[in-house]
Order: sequence, then structure tokens, then C-alpha cells
Amino acid sequence: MDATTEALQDAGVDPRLDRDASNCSIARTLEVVGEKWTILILREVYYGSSRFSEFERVLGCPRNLLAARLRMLVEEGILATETYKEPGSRSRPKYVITPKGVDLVPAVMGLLQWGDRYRADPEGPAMLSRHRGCGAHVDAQIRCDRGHAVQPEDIESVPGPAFRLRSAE
Amino acid sequence: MDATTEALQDAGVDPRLDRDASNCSIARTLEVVGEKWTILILREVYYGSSRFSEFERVLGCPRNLLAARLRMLVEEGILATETYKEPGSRSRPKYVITPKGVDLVPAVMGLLQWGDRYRADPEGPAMLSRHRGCGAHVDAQIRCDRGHAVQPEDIESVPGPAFRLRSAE
DNA sequence: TTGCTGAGTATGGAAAAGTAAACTCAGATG
DNA sequence: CATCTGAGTTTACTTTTCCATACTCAGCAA
Repeated sequence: MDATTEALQDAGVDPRLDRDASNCSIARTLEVVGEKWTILILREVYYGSSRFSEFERVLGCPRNLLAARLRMLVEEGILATETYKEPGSRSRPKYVITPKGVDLVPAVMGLLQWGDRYRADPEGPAMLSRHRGCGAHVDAQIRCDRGHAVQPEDIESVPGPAFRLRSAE
Repeated sequence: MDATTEALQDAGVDPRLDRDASNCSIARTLEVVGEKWTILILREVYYGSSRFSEFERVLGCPRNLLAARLRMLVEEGILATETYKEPGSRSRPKYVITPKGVDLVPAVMGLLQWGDRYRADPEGPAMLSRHRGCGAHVDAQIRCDRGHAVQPEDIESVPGPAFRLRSAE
């Protein structure tokens, strides 16, 4: 424990409990993708859907919520709209993933593999993820920048540049 | 496209759109950890909190929801209860992570790193994750079983053993 | 025996999600 | 031109979830 931390604790302030927990990347990510349906919409985009009617058909979610979630995802830059036109129909918007949306794949893979392990049907998962080309099973894992595989218990969380204590109440 | 898939499509059935999307490991994981506060409670457990009052203090979430979420996490085997006793106080329950809970770390790391990239303060993240010992920055990445780093666009999703079509409506 | 503390439980109002149905409107059809 | 069509939006209503706060309860202590 360094001198600053010790001084704080002497004053009854615990950096772990008195930090500003709203200033957290997990909380902020959940502000964007933490509502019901949002992650499932992204899953369908990853699986190849792009049209309003496709999402509605496969998810069975309320149309007003689907419209609201798509609007939010586009505003956030996770999806983008393009137009498509079926012969004999007018042109309509479709939704495609952006690089910002692609960067959510590791998080979604993490949820997927936990479900595969603990909540899948007895016979196994409904979908399998393979490495295109090599064909091997794919999963999310934790690595450090030196390329070592990291066990969760070997992750050390330390205050970063934007660490803040909660303002006085 | 194989013969079966082709035959299905001739019958107007699209495996992608007409599959049973509730039979999905992502959806099932979200049934457990998709409610508000649940992931944030786990975050605090990873950071070292274990007591009801600690969660309440740092999260600022309603006590009834906190109690409900903790109960759910224990029922699901993601947390377990132990007892602790402060000198001069009666013994009380505390909450500790189980191996099943540790297996959610990759998913949470995925959310964390997306937030670090797109939603952090200008000066950087509030918390940093380091590999204990080597000290290098840690993140969630996608790998195949042969150890190759996999780009999201190189993930191929194919029907697995429990793939099901939606039952006729 | 009165008060204190940590860990909940209970409750009433606010917000979000779910449901169903009506509305919009560009292009196809007649 | 008038009408139809259907993806997408809006609206109105019900149900569920969330939130804030007050209350309970068991053991310790003065």
C-alpha cells in the first residue's frame, strides 16, 4: 500500500469502496448495450441479418422496441444504415455492422461460451463457432500484451489515469 | 449450401431466420446476467467486495434489487455465501465467487475493453488490468483451439448439435 | 432495556418493457 | 388516377421492473 492510499484510509476513505463507480468502462458499455434485446440484435447481425423484418421474425421482439434499439445502435455508431431494393418494391434501409460494432464481438463471444458451458442443451450448443479456414473451434480468452494466456486470478486491477473518488456526499 | 439446407429453402424455410433463436447460449446467459446491476455486482466481486453493505455503498443500487440479484447469483451457483464475523458483531453472510462465476470473466473483460476504447474519459480508463507478475496490459481476445488469433470476420457460425427450427406457428 | 448495526424485507410510485392495433407513405398494380 | 401493399413507425394500454424509503430482525453493547 502506498503512502497516499494509506493516508486516505486513515481518513476513513477506501479507494475500492469510495471510488466513483459510475466512471467505469463496464458500466458505460452497459449503458449502450445493456438493455433488453440489444445484444440479441447484434447477434443476429453477426449471423447475417440486416433488415427490420428479419430481426422481427427471428427475435419475435416488439416492433417499437426493435425500432428504438436499432435507432440507438445507429446513433452510437455500432450499426450503420444502407439501402436495399427488392425488385418490385421500393428501396428500404438495412442495418450493417461498423468497426465499432465488430469490436463488441469479444464480449459477445464471452457470453456465448459461458452459455455453451453452463446452459446449453444436453446434446450441446445450437451454434458452433469455427475459425474460417483452419476450422478449429473458436473462443474468447484472456491474454496479456506479451501473448501469455492469463488466468482470471492473475489479473490485477489497479487505478488508472481517470480514477476518481466519489465526490463528497 | 448442402442438399438439406437447399430443400428447406425451397419450402420457404430459411435456417437462419426460422431457427429457434431462444435456443441460444447468448440468450440463455443473458437470462442470468442480463438484468440491471447483475454484471456490476460481479465487477465488484472481482475487485474484492463481498458484503451486502459494500455492494450497496459502491454501486448505490436499491437494496431490494441488490438482495434479489445476490439471491439469483447464489441460486445460479455464480456466487456462494460464507459467513464472516467482525469482533463485537454477530456473524453475517458474505458473497464469494465460484468457478462458474470466474468463467464469466472473459465476457466482462470484453465489455470492459470496449468501454475503454470507446467510452472512457479523455485521459484514459478508470481502472487498468495487468498481468500479475509480468505487469503487461491484459485483454480479451478471440483465439481458435490451435492458438491462432482470430479476426471477427474469420469466425464462421454453423448449426451445432442442438440446432432447432422454430416449431410451426 | 434501550439503542446500535448490518442485512435484509415491504411498499408505493415512476419508468421501462410487452402487446396490439392503427398509421405512414413510396412504389406497384389496375 | 385510385387503390393496394407492406416495411417501418407511432400510439395507447397493460404488465413488469426499477427506485426510494421506511420498516424488521437478530445479536452486541452500554
